[in-house]
Amino acid sequence: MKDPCANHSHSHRHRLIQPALNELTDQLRRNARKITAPRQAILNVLRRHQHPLTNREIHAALYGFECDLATVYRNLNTLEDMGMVRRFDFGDGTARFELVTEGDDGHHHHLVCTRCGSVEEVEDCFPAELEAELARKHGFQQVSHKLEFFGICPKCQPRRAGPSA
Amino acid sequence: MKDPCANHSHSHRHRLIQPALNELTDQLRRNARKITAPRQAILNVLRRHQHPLTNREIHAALYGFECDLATVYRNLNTLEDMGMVRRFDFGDGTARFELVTEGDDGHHHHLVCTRCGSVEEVEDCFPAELEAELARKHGFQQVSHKLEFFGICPKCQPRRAGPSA
DNA sequence: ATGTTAATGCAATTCATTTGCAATCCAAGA
DNA sequence: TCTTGGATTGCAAATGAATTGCATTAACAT
Repeated sequence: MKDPCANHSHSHRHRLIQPALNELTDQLRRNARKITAPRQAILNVLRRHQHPLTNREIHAALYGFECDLATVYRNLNTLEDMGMVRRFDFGDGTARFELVTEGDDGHHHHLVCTRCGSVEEVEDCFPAELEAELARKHGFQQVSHKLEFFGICPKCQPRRAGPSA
Repeated sequence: MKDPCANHSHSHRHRLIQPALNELTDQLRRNARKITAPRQAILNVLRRHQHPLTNREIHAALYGFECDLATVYRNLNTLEDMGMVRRFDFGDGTARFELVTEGDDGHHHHLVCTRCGSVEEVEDCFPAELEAELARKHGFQQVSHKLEFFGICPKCQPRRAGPSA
């Protein structure tokens, strides 16, 4: 994938609600975390873009506010630890994050276009029964999985010249 | 996961056959690739360890032969391009590779212990029908997926002190 | 108001992976 | 067998994501 975020034609059928900022800061407070300016700015970016973002993208999207890129990295790790954010791995060596909205554990997958990098959220998931059976068969506990799909999106498909990058 | 390769208690129920070295070199020849000493040494390592190995591990396992780590990296990329090797991503920032034996496209998944890093091969896979349906629904073509499972292996499970690292 | 402690900025570091380039080796043809 | 061009290698340097040490700053509980 060339630029995983050049194309932002995502389908957001799910989790359309932008959690209010104060709900988020409340969550921070409950975890004895300080409500700092970088933190709020980062959360605002995540609130607006409900779609996997890299640390660098989040940093670049901080509107009217600057903070160090290292601060973004540190915050996303913290937010992940707190369960406020979920980390995704599209296999290109760069982590991506999405805000976890309340009531939703954030577990879902993506369909990534290997040509233009556009990302769609996927409703399907590896069947829980199969996972349970697998855990039993291998004697593993607390089994989870990482699953992402890759393919060529409609726009990038050959056949009478569509956009392809 | 601390050391993804400390524990080598893998189950190799599948693909037990070690492809002969000359079969492999033939494959290279067919692709107009040169049969170099590093190449053969690398293939020998992969032949013996039918289980995901990092570039560094492969490099370290070169028996009675040394070549540059960069050469290992370059060769695994080449072998992947040729389809002789398959790349796996356990999400720890280090690629792993397995030899693709003939007749087998190498498509399978793993169950990785998040405590000791032991790896088991998994027979189950995301149902093809679901994938096809997903492709159709989203209008994507050539849809593939990456799927890995994580959990705590029997040895590392709490309950009356087992090994845990 | 103020002290404790988390959080930040900045620079340096780590680690996987890639790359430029000159030297070398393989394999095919003379 | 000798020659030779292009693939391959070694080595060192570069890249890029992510982390970290440390001194400074800012939150917030009391």
